[in-house]
Amino acid sequence: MTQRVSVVVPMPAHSQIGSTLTYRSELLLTPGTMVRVPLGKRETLGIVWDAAESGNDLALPEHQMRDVASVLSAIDPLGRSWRALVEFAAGYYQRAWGEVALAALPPQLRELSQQQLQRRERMRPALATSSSVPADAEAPVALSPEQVLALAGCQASRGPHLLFGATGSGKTEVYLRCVQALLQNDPLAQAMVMVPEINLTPQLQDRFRSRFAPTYGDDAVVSLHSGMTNPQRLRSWLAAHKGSARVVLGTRMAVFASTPRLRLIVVDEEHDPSYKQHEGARYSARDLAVYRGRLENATVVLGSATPSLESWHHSRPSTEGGRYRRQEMPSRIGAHASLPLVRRVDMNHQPRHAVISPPLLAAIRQRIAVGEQSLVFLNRRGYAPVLQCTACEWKSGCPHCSAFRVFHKIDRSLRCHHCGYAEPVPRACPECGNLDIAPVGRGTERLEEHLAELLADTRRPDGLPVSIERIDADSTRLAGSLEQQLSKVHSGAVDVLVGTQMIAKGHDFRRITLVAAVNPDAALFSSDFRAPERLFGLLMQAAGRAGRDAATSRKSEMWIQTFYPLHPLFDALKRHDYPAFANRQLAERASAGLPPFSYQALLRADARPHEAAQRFLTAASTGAQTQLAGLPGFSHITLYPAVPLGIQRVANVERAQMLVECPVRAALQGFLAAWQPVLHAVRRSSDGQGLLRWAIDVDPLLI
DNA sequence: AGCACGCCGACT
DNA sequence: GTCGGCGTGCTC
Repeated sequence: MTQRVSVVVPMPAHSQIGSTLTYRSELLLTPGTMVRVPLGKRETLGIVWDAAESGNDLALPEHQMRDVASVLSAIDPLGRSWRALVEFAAGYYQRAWGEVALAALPPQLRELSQQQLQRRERMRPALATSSSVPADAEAPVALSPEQVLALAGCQASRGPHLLFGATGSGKTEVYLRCVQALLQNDPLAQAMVMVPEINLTPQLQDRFRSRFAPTYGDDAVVSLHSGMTNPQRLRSWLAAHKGSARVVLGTRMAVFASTPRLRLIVVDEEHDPSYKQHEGARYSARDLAVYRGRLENATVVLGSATPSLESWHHSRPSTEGGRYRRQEMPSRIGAHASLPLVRRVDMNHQPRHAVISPPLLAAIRQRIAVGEQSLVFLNRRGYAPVLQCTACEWKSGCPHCSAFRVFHKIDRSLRCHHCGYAEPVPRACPECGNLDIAPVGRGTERLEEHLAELLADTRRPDGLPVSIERIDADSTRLAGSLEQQLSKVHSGAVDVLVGTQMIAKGHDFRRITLVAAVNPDAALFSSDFRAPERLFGLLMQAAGRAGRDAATSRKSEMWIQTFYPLHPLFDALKRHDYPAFANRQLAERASAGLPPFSYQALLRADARPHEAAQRFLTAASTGAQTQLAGLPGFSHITLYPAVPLGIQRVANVERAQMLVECPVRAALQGFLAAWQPVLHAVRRSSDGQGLLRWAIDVDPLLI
């Protein structure tokens, strides 16, 4: 008998089809089954969905339905909780089910025929590419008392737990023990471990492989991230889906992995903004991990030395309404592993225009003299952020973006960091012909040059001149160059390391005993209310880089050059007191009605004529107020005026956005769902003329 | 998103 | 006279 099946297909946000399409099938198909279905003139991969939940579409007249083309019977149906996760994510982030579902699958599944898949299935899952790790590489070490307590805490309940552990307190070992206990106690259980960035996965994978491969085999630990080739991703995905992979490591995309028996989810460095997806469905993998844990009865552990203020707030005592359990590990491990001394240099009392203040320079020289390394930290790459004509008003603007192009002295180019447009530096001012064009401000390139001048006559203990190395997105553009530079640092060949925030993440520099932030003040007064949070996290993390070696940590220092030495942020940093900083920030957020005390969404618009974006947003706002005023909870909604984006024009596309705020999450959700058809109507009206695209960003990080 | 249809400018 | 620009609309 011919059956009707509901199927989700890959179509973008609410292009009329929010949920499912109905097809005919000769076979009764279980929800979760992958199928190939005709869609317009093409054929696409779809997933059979629960008919009951997809509602209205079964009323479609029979003759308008088309037949399922084929069934991918080689792959087990996707589980019920996986589908529930997809539905939740699609609903919460205002996208179509099919868009989220199909984007969560490895790209190759969408391309391969069934025969190809069957062949792949039969293949013994070949060893993943990573270097083979000696089986006995990881000797289990004794846990510190704090680790024992934290581990027990994480195992006592499903959480979610916030593992609040200082840099170097041994959070990874706690994750490993959680996973180890799980794998031992339940022969089918799976664990998921997420890290923010691709470059952090190899070392994590080595650590987990060496711990678990001897017992559970090499296939037991798989990775999922966008740096893998499509066949590698498919192989890992299938191993997780079949349950043969016991540990799934990866970046934010891993949160959507199909795992039939997930019992533990770890989100390392949970505060990291990389967990937020910036295209398509703009989900937060950390928030989805928490949801998924509840859905599948899995323990959730969020770990950080500087948690997001949202997670910190959620982990307040349960008597005050906190929903997360806080597990604390304040101490660094090791005999002398004390925290570095934080020194603030008051730049008001230093020579004007000094980049490296005399006391900092003296301290760096002192380190060089005894053969120790320093790390100088500046969050701006290139030589100078802008070139300026000394005679007229000309500045090195980008012709396609409303931003300045950065001067890169190394190849004498002007490069736009937003659209990538690059040109050789003009010989003379393009406006007035003046030959004198001067760099304004400084980036890492210029800082490196400046330090080389300042340290020209300084000698290392071996009598050789000082060696300075710069590590930033420019110096590491070539594959393998980061590793090469890092090993150069580790070998001791480098005395002073100059770099952007990328060196603050995840690397241990055991010989570095001095870390200096040259110019961190901008974040103190940024219009982005999360800037102080990020700065504090970055500086804590950078400080944690110093002196992880027991022999040197006693004298390691973190220097802060600032015009605001008394700022509470630096005061808390000096005391390594994240709770003090967080509680103060939270009090400010509460009084300003900012997250986590309210919920936000952004309506973003890209357009070509400059006013089109603004016009669309304004029409969207009036549309909401005239048509949705009767919606329950509408009185809680605040619609702010549309504003141009920070960098208004990128690659000739004009951008604007509008903030929606609401203290009640459910009311915001209801509003956004109801707004959707209004937005479509505005798009089709004259107010939508010139609009290229629009998107809703729920819980945005950049405002 | 794809992939059509559809109506206006510079080329073999 | 066509090739092709991307605006608009649909996909069970």
